[in-house]
Amino acid sequence: MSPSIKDVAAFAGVSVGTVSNVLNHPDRVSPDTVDKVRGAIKSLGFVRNDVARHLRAGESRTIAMLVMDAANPFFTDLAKGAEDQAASLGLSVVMGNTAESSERENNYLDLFEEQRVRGVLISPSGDVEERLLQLKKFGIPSVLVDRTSSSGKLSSVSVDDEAGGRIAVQHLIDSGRKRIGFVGGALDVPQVRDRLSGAREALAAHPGVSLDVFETSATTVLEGRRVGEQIVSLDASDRPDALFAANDLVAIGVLQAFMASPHIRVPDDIALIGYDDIDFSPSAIVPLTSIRQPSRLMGETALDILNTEALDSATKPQEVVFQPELIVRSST
Amino acid sequence: MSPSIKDVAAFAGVSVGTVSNVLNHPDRVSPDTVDKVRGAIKSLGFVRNDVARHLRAGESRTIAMLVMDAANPFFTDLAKGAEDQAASLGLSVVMGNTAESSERENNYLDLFEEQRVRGVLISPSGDVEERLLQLKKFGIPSVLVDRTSSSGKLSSVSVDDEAGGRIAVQHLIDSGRKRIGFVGGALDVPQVRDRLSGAREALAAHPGVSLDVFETSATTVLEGRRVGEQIVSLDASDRPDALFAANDLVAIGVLQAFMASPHIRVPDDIALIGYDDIDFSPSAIVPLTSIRQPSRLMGETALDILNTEALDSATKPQEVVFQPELIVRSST
DNA sequence: TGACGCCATTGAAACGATTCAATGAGTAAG
DNA sequence: CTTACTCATTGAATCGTTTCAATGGCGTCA
Repeated sequence: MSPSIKDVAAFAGVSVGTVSNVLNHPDRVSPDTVDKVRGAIKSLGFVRNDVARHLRAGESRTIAMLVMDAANPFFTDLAKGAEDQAASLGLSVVMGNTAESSERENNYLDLFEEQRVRGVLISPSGDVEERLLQLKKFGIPSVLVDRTSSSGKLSSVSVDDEAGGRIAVQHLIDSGRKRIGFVGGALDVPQVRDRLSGAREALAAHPGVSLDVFETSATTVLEGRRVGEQIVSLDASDRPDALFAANDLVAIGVLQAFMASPHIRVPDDIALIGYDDIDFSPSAIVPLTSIRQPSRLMGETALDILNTEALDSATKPQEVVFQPELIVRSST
Repeated sequence: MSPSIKDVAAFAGVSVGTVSNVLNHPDRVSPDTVDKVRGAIKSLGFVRNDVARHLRAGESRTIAMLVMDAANPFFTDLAKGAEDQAASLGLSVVMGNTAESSERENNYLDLFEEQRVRGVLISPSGDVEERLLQLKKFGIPSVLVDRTSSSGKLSSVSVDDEAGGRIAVQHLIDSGRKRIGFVGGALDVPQVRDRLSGAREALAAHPGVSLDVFETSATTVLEGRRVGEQIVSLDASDRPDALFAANDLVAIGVLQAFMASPHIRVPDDIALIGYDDIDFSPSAIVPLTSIRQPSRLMGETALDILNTEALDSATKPQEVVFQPELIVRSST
């Protein structure tokens, strides 16, 4: 359909090898031949077929990125960091959304393996280390994002989620709260689990403070609202006086439920702290206290590490851990 | 590095043609050969090389999607609709973010043409119709999203932005506002332009009402906040009494600026209406009146049309226009 | 027993690029 | 005039699949 290098060669009256040289090593070709070939390329509207090039070269310029929730601004920020860095290296990024389903995650990994991508950036939903190690054996490196490698054999860029959970709950305790609720899930998602266990650590030193867990099926606005409504319907004496949400989306959902009820004021009746500090949090109906993660920087760093491993598969796994930061606003 | 169909053939003691047949037409191969080959595939960990397959087949299973702003939830919703539909057709979607730059847009189109993608879903930043028509000539169809084709030669899925602008401003006029401000930009972005011209239409029948334009360089929270601060710094008598923001991100930015100032109450002093009705709008500090677009449905529809054209390049361009819907909340 | 058809299997060609050893023209030196 | 050498250009091999005409083995039927 579209012209090939052969058509260009015929049109310019040279061999295919020469056309390829004009494309890749113009210095090896005489100036007037270069002109002739460039003219032919223009008149035919020839565009290099990257599929054939990639097949022959055996190396791809596409990075795959797999995230748990593409609607979560934290991940779009991460992706933006990775994309910018990729663009500056002449690479491109394709995104897949696993929606926290390990089935979709596996399907995407199958696809990326078939496509022989240069590498995979992944914020895993399920337990995929085994699979990723096997990919590495076949020449496709990967970097875990927002999570560490349990085997230590894979590179990772993450934030200390336990510290984040600890800081969040410590902040609630410091402001005098006694009955704390944790909202988030599913509880087997490592990020959620770590934030919760950090929360429990903070509790350890304060015997008078309790922690209830309100599990959600996913970390979304909708699930947050559902749990918020559930808390609204509790007897006032049974309600927590502070909530730590696994991320800002959940916190915003909770907030929506509370706003619809006249009985609960934030932070007076219930304080609320989120996680991620997304762009919308400062302008929420009650500006949201949150735990900030350096999302763009994480994306850039992850892409750099991945590219290093793609260039030299013998490099040792790196583990970069960023520290989270407490951002206090009106909700606490 | 990873085993090829040849290795599998050697391991199983059959020819490459047979292995390929096991992969693609198992019915043509005797049951015990199938077993033998499947066994070899398992033991070697063979994974089909999609690059070679694509080169030979000449057709790709990857759809490219190009959006103006990947951080805008309207576009992530659109993308989600398209991805879901793609997944059900066995296709995959790769995303590119043009950040409203026609240079990045062109770079991405170059890349996608080199990659011979199956088709392009695009919410254009610059003037790309010519380019897209040329792509079509070479066998890569495209569907415009959130914008109509000026030549009528390309399919599109859009919302009537002029109607949206008209409805928004009509609503402001109906609630008694006289000095309306439009916040958005750049003004040469078609969506922005159409919303503005719809706004002007609504004005036509109401001679007592004025419209000022506050141009932004992009439709982002940050730019909205910048203009919001500019309005805060105006003399009270020079301020508009209502604002129509080109989208919800801009509206939220404006809101952030107003919240930081004690003099301006929304909607008492200034009413505010946005566009897109993103997930965060109901829980903004002042729940935001907005114009809703059926984003997921648009994504699904666009992907369907694109796939139809990919299967038969002779199909006539379709133009689907959805109607926007006014969602009234406290900000007006 | 020989001819025929059926089916599973084979092996080579093709997709579109890159690479590299071989070719050939032109120049400089002896 | 011959030899040696440079430099541009050529054309075939290659990457990993799919496809398709050709092959070969086997059973059926006359």
